[in-house]
Amino acid sequence: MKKIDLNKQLKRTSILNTAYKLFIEKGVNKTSIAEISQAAGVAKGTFYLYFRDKYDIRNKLISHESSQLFTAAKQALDKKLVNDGPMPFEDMIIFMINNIIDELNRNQSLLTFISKNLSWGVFKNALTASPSSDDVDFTQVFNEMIKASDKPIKDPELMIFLIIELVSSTSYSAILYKEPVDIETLKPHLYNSVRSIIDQHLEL
Amino acid sequence: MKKIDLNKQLKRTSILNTAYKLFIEKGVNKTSIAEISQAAGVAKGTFYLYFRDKYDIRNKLISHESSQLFTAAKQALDKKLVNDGPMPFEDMIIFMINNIIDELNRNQSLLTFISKNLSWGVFKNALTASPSSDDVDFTQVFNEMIKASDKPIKDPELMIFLIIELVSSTSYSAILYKEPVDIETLKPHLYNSVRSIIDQHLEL
Amino acid sequence: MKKIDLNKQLKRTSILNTAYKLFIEKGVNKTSIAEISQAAGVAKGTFYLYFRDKYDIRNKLISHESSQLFTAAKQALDKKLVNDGPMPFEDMIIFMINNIIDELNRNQSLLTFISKNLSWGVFKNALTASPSSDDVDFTQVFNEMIKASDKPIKDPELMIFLIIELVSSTSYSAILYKEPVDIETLKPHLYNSVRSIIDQHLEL
Amino acid sequence: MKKIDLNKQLKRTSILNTAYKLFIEKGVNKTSIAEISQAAGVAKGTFYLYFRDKYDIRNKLISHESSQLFTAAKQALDKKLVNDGPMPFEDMIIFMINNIIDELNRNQSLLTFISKNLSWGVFKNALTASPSSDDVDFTQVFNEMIKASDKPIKDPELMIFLIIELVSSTSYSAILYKEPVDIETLKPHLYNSVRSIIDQHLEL
DNA sequence: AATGAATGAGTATTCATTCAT
DNA sequence: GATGAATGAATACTCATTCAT
Repeated sequence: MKKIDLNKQLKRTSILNTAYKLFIEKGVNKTSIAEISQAAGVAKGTFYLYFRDKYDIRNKLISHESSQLFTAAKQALDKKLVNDGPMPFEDMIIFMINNIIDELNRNQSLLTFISKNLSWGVFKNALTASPSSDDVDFTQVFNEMIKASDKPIKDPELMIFLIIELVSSTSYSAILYKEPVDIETLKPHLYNSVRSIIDQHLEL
Repeated sequence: MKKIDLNKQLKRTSILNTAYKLFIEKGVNKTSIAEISQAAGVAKGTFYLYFRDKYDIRNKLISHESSQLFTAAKQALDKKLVNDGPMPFEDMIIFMINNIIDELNRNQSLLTFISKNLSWGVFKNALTASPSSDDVDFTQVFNEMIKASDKPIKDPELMIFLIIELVSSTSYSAILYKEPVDIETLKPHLYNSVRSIIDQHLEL
Repeated sequence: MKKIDLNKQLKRTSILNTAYKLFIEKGVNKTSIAEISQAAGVAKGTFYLYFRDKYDIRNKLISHESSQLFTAAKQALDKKLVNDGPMPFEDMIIFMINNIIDELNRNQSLLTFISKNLSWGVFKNALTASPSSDDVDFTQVFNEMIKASDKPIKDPELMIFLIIELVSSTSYSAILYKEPVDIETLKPHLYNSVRSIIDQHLEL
Repeated sequence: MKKIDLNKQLKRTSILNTAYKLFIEKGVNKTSIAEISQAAGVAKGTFYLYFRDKYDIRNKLISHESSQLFTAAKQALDKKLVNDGPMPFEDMIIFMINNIIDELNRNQSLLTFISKNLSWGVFKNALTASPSSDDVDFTQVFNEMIKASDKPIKDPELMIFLIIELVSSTSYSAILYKEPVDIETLKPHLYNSVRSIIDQHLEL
């Protein structure tokens, strides 16, 4: 890579990191582009050389952070599989969900940031809109897990959709507001519900 | 009621109706208090005599409209029960959900307005924050339905929470964006999931 | 007039005067609304209560100042008529033009400001768009002069149009840039041309 | 010409043509140097190797296009003279004016572009500022026409100045806004005025 | 109770120009 | 000669909220 391209890459990364920090600290709306630029040590105009506007960079960050969350969960799962041997498909899903929920519980600013945006729309975007990025292709990961499972699954995309919406929308409320109960109290009910959604999609 | 109180009530209602119309037409953010006041035929200062700010009136409207939605669904259910005789608890829940989804599908502006706000937080608000309002107390309605059911239910509030979050968040995406499938395609999967969530909460 | 209305009138006038001063000093483009507001001692938002934008206030000023110019010229003419007795129609027109040119020569900032805007478009606007203003109705003034003249005139509006465009556009160049000659050198040629344009429109 | 000079010439011409196209399409103010450069296929910095700024290239284009307009009118006149034999000086002037007006009426974007800039200042510029250009020297053309005329003319430059300002400023308004009348209605009045301006300058 | 004039904080975006490579 | 990344100045406009009448 030429020196100038390397410089551009560094500058882009610096802006991304700075923006993430500010978004987490003060929220997207309360963060101005002027602040991001200044904190990143570039001129305001430079921001626009790399990103279209504040929402462009926000979406890129959400995709990236969601991807990180899934990647970490998948890695934890893989590690467990190596240690403990194979486990049923449902358990793998629950394991990953639990891993993600715990991380979000630890890092509630991140949850507020991705908030309800961790939904199907952003998911689809994360898959289709960033072929150039280093982010993982979730669909592929799930498809592999499904294939690896001995039990065939009907309408896997729909199943994932139902699970993601249920989990993200209930845990958002439980983690941030403890409404109607705190996340630990919610977990058993939630996981039971997830299990039964999976059960429905098992080909008999 | 004194004449002056009646006048105040009329003014309040006029502001509420005007705001609802504008929120549906242009969205909450694009509607200014100046617009609401002018369209309602009162001075800007007058708005503040009745509501704290735009979000105060928005929340009151969401509670009210959600309540309307539930009331209509409950009435349709009661009518059906009169005609067709008693039905299982699960079927009653599904019937109401279906009724609400159909209405939101017809009135997508309303869905956009209530949007993801039709969540537990607003629900609780709708119950606690409007003792003076004419809106129905959902909790009571559900409790009555549960009592009327022959089968006892564990953690009914949690069960309702799971169902509402699952239904609202998936049908939002399916109705407005047909993502990942359109609402009619989603329905059978969704209703199956709802049924299995209910099943889990039946005391054996 | 109520005290509050009087206050509004004063505020409006204050903004107008301040804007005029700044436009003359630094030009319209180099003057920001923030500057006008600050110099006029009102908040930025207040500006927008009285004027739509910078071009709104600019147009109002151009109309007003043009009107002043014509009014002063007409008054000078009336005074001369009282002293020296009646004069031919052509001489009256030339007298007014000369009066206006001399004033613009004295006040070149004003000429730069109205510049080539003292054209038919602004004229029509000055007539139609400010019925509420105190500005004179030029058309009426000219029509009266034409009626007062013993000689009937064909297509008076067109004649005035030709004269105004010729005079304004040539004297702009002559006064500000002495191009192709200075204004005093231009005058005899210009007035001869004006006379011959009038001659063409005399009904024989 | 060396090959490298030819390349430079091509690049310059490409920038000029691109800028003209964009100026006509979107206006000078709405066209940025970045756009011109990109559309011309050169780097932004390269623009500055050939032109001082946007107004430099604008002026060069106005001079060039005005020159084209006059050249075409002169050629049409010459052709007519060959076919129909000699004609009076006034008729030649009117013929050229008519030719130019018709062209501007057909190509109103060009009129908007040249707009009121087709004035004495740019004229003088066109003569003095582009000795290197291929554009015609208008003064010379007019001087030749005047010489060719049998009637001697007083102050020819002043006469041309009066005529150009009168014609350009009235036809601008008539063509673009049909104010106060459309161009065809204006023509007879305008041409009569031009004739009488010429008459005044004939040596008796 | 009602009014509505006044306030002024808050921010995205463009673009001419430079200069290191 | 050519490039194009970086700069940073410059500015309109909205709108929630207050408070004197």
